[in-house]
Amino acid sequence: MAEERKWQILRAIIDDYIATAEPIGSRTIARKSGLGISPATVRNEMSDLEEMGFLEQPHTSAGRVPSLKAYRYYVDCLMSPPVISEQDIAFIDNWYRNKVRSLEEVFQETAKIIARFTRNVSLVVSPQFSQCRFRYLQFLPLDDDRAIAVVVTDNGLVENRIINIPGGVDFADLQRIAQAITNRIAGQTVEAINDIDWRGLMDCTLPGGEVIDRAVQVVRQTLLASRRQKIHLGGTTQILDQPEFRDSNRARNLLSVLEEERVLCDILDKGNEDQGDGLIITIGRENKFSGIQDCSIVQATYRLNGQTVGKVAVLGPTRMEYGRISAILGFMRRHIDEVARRIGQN
Amino acid sequence: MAEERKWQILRAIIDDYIATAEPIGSRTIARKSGLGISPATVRNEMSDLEEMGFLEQPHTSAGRVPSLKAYRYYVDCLMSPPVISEQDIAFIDNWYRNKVRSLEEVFQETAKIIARFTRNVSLVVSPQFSQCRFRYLQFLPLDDDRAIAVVVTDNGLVENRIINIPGGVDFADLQRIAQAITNRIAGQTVEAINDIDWRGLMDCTLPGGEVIDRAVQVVRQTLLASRRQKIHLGGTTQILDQPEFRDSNRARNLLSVLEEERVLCDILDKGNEDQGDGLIITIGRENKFSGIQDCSIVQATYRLNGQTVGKVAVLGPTRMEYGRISAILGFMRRHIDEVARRIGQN
DNA sequence: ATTAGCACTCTATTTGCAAGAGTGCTAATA
DNA sequence: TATTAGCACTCTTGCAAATAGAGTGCTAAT
Repeated sequence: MAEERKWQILRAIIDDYIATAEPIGSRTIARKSGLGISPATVRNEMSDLEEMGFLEQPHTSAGRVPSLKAYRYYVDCLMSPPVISEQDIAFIDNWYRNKVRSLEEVFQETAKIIARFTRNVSLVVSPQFSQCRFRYLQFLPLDDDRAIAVVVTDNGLVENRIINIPGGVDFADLQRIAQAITNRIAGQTVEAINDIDWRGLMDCTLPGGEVIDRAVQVVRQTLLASRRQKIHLGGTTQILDQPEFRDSNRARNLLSVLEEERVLCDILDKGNEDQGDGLIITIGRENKFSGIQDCSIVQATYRLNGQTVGKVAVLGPTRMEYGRISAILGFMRRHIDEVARRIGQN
Repeated sequence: MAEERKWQILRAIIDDYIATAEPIGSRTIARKSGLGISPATVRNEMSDLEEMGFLEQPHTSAGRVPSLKAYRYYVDCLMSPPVISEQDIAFIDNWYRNKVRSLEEVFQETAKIIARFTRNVSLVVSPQFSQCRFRYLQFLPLDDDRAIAVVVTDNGLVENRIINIPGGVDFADLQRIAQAITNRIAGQTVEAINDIDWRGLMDCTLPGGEVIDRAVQVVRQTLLASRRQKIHLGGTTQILDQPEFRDSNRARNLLSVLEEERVLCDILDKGNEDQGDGLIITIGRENKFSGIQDCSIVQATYRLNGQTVGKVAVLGPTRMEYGRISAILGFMRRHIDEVARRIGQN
């Protein structure tokens, strides 16, 4: 029982700190915990908790603040189980219903919703097609000296680029070039395509050498683009309202991290080694990336078409509402596939 | 002559204030102006300038600070003519040479360069094709129940979208639908297309009604997207280094303005009524949009293919290096077309 | 085991004071 | 007449001491 009470007090402290961002004193907890306990008793328990490494004192006469270890214990054992209210669900559903027109927009809007509900920075990583293969190349007419090269991959990604047609090549030639390229490399990945020798592609000699070069380049870029994941951010401005970012240095630090897409990818990948399912919570210095070591990250993976996966995540000060945020991300990860399907397009 | 000296002093004050962000006293000017004049004389002149509305005193015993009117006079008559050094030109040229692969990237990189050179926020508005017309629609095969709709506009914009093929429609039907739609509306703008009655499009009845709906929707969206201008931002983080944004409220204010693309468009459009050519400088409260009334904007228009136009702009505190910034934007506006051409694509 | 009481510690705020920077004015100067 | 030196005055900034407040730790009583 004595043990049990300690955790109740710890929870009360963390809950309060999450809400107020101020160090908590024994009086406050004695009042708010609802345990019918005097401040002196709370002080004793707090002293124990500090010795156990769960609490820290900014200075002797301030209240106490949860340590990393406390947050960890909190999310693992203490916090009330993540639930999301019917009301929130209804709001989210309604939000999507009118707004979404393309897959890109699903991600963008999801980022906005998460940011809005969590009051932190949200990150939505669009899925990464780890192996994508070339399906076909086709040219469409544009004008006398330009054509549109359209590349289609087997995961349904389509990209186009305008290319110049050199003199002496007519549209029929282009069609044959497209056919020849397609025949040669359909089903190949980027790596394979990089190694191919294009000489002797056509059975007859054409003056269209540079068209081939350019077309192959478009093909390659499409495949590369397809496997690159893109990160959609939300709430980057509102995060500055959080008291921990009053200090403009910290604010700038965070913002410059958010500006670097590659860094963000690394940060999120790091937490991924764990399970591929469920939520991963990384707290404070558990994260190895400088610049956000006083921040926590909650991330979850989602599926699209039951197969390819991306991530939704929230980044904010360690003092974040882990429960609420987990609930929202948990809902989103289950929901996002359905929303994507609803726009009749993958 | 007396007049002439006043302006020299005013210029010295503004130059110094732009460099230091601190109110300037008479001693400083007496030393730096190079006029061989005592502080007392400068004080008299400054007193005059204040009465004329060019200077302001934060408080009695501080130095003085340029007013909006002073900045206006400075950019109109006082500042040294904008020049950009050979060195800078070389740097910029070299920057582009390797980086740029697509038109989108030209804008993105341009924003980065401008931000880097001016140490302020840069804005690059991609061109707005005010009237764009539908050229043709084509379907490409994807799999049994999906196809790719490709729309081409007469300004060379290409967009694609995946659509579902309802049962009972085969690919040949799709081709005929595309042909019919193209015949019906080639050369039309969005407005015209919105008014068209699509019933009776096909001479025979097809079960592909929803395909037509969806295809028309894609056409419409393409035309709309083509005329929508997109804004590329640069330097949004580094601007926080400027002393005027130490105050985190101001910083947040600015950042939330920058987050709203539509607001930015409005802000830039406002200054556009003037000439279509050359540089437009909007100083402080000359700008009517709240949230950036202590900022100035320098903007210039550029041409692409000698016809469609977009904008490059710099946004920062009123205390900005108008001369340098004008020079850089002036160079960019002349340069951007050439860079775009260099990637062999419009 | 709990709690009331009290001395102690540390921060944050206020107050007063001196230094510094800059001005405005007046009288002397070229 | 324009310029300048000199000086009193004002206002900010920085610093130190004093004060109030919040919270703790310990002891003794319950």
